[in-house]
This record gives sequence, C-alpha cells and structure tokens, in this order.
Amino acid sequence: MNIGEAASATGVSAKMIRHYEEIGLIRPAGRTGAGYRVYGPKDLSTLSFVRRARDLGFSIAQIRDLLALWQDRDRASADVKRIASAHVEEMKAKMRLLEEMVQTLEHLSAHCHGDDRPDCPILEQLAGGGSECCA
Amino acid sequence: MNIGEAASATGVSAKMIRHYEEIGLIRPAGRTGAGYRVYGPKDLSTLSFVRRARDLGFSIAQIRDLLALWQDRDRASADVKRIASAHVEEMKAKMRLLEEMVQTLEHLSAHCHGDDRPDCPILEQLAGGGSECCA
DNA sequence: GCTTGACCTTGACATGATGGGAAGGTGCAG
DNA sequence: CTGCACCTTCCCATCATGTCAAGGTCAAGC
Repeated sequence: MNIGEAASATGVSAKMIRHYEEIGLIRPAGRTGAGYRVYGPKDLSTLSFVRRARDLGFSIAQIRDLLALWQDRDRASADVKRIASAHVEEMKAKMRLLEEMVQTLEHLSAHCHGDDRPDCPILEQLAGGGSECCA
Repeated sequence: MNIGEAASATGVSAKMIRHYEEIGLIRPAGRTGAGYRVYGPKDLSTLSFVRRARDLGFSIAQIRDLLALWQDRDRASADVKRIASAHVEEMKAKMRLLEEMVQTLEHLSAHCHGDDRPDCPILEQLAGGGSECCA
C-alpha cells in the first residue's frame, strides 16, 4: 500500500504521515526499490490510532505516550487513565478561559447599541475605560 | 520611554511590540538618534488596547479592525459589535468541540479501571474497537 | 517503446503568537 | 573607562497542518 492509499484509508493526510515519521511518532515505513513508502495492516492500525487520538485533541507528546502504552502488553490502565485525565483537565482549563472571555464580551455587547452611533462600551473597555460598565 | 519601559507599563513584551510593529498592527515607533524606539502616552494607550483585546482572545486580524474603529471617530458601534459577536461565536464553537472531546474521554475514563491491569477501554477506543463501549 | 497523467519523493515556506538566543551597539553610573 | 543593563537586528523553535515546486516512478494506452 502506498502512502496515498494509507492516507485515504486512515484519514491522516500523506503530508502528516511523512511528518509523523519524521518526528519519530511512528516507525519509518518500509520502502520499495524506487523509494516509495509501503504500508501494511499494522501500520494502518497505528495511523488510525493516531488519528483517533488527534480527534480527541491529544497532543503529539501525549499520543507518543499512548502509542507506547498501547504497544506494551504489560501496561497498567492507570497510566492511560492518567494521560487522559491530564488531557481532560487541560481542555477544561481552556474551556474556562474561553467561558470567561465569552462572558465578558457578551456583557459588553449587551450594552452596546450596535447602531450607527460611535458610542461603544466594547471599545471603551479595550481602551482602558475601567473594568465596570454599569454595575 | 524605551521599549522595555513601554513593555512593563503595558504588559506587552518588548518582543511582541517589535513584532506588532513589523506586521503593521501598530505604527512604527519614533527613534532616538541611536535607533532606540521611543514611546509616548498615545503609543502606550494603543499597546494597552492591543493587550486587552488579546486578553479577550481576539485575533490579530480582529484587533487590526478594532484598532481602526477605535481611531475612527465616525465609527458605527454596530461594526464593533459585529466583530465581537463573530469572535464570541468562534469561541463558543471551540468550546463545543472541547466539550465533545471531554464528554467522550470522561465517558471512557469512567469505564477504565485505572489500576495495574492492562485492560483499558480508552486504548480500545483509540485502537478502533467500535464507537460504543457499554451503551 | 513512448507519452501521459496520477502518484510518489524531498525540501522549502507559511500560518499565529510567542519565546529564546546570539552578536553587536548604546547609555548611564561608578 | 569599565561594566552592566538595555537596545538593535536576525535567526530559530514551537505545533499541526497546508501549499507549492522540482523532479522521479508507475501503469495504462497507443
């Protein structure tokens, strides 16, 4: 199987497959005499694993660890769970940050006429016009 | 005022001030005879504006527009509100994505023993063991 | 056998916001 | 005058991904 077929079979772009190989996330693929990369069923499983992990937002570093655990039959599930929990906490932290920003902006927007007049609490806030607008 | 003082006064790093100047987000600062950048009160206001906008998660492109509106006395507040609303929607979309990923992972984690045994639904899911685990 | 088109190779560059560091000039205080 | 803190520019790195270019390869059709 060539890289293009592997790409469409796993949903990982050919570009990213080469990239993952280059950074050592996956083992270098076999090569034909002409230098084409060749992929077997095992490689496809690995690539699919990586794609699913990325879909869940894991970082490359985390995926590296998950792959190692996956390939280790003596792994402890606690190790996997720890990585997943850490990732969940990271995502929740990001959500809290986003939520804060959304809250602030929605509050400011609620007091912005949104018409032709130039008066705008959003800009006032950004300009440093104090942290409160009405309360 | 030198760049270092401007940086600590506004919370924008010297590095970023130079960067913002280079990409044309802010006007090139004045220079001393020796080539040092010089900042006045107006420049500090602009930098603070940029920092507050970044704190609210606006992209450089959005900040560029907000800055233009801020400096335009004839602006319509509707324009500002539109940018803010677009940004809020982007953030909410990101939150939904994160929430989905968190849901999935928490669900899988809940069914992972997290002990010394190798059995782990998280890895099974990543390996392509089907999208459901128990329901 | 030769052409053509689809595919492969490597390599470089871009994003976006930020940090780090090197090499060299400047300014001030002692 | 020396030393240190600060400034300058320039290059490189992150992270995941895309795009583009120049060139090699393969298979099919004639």
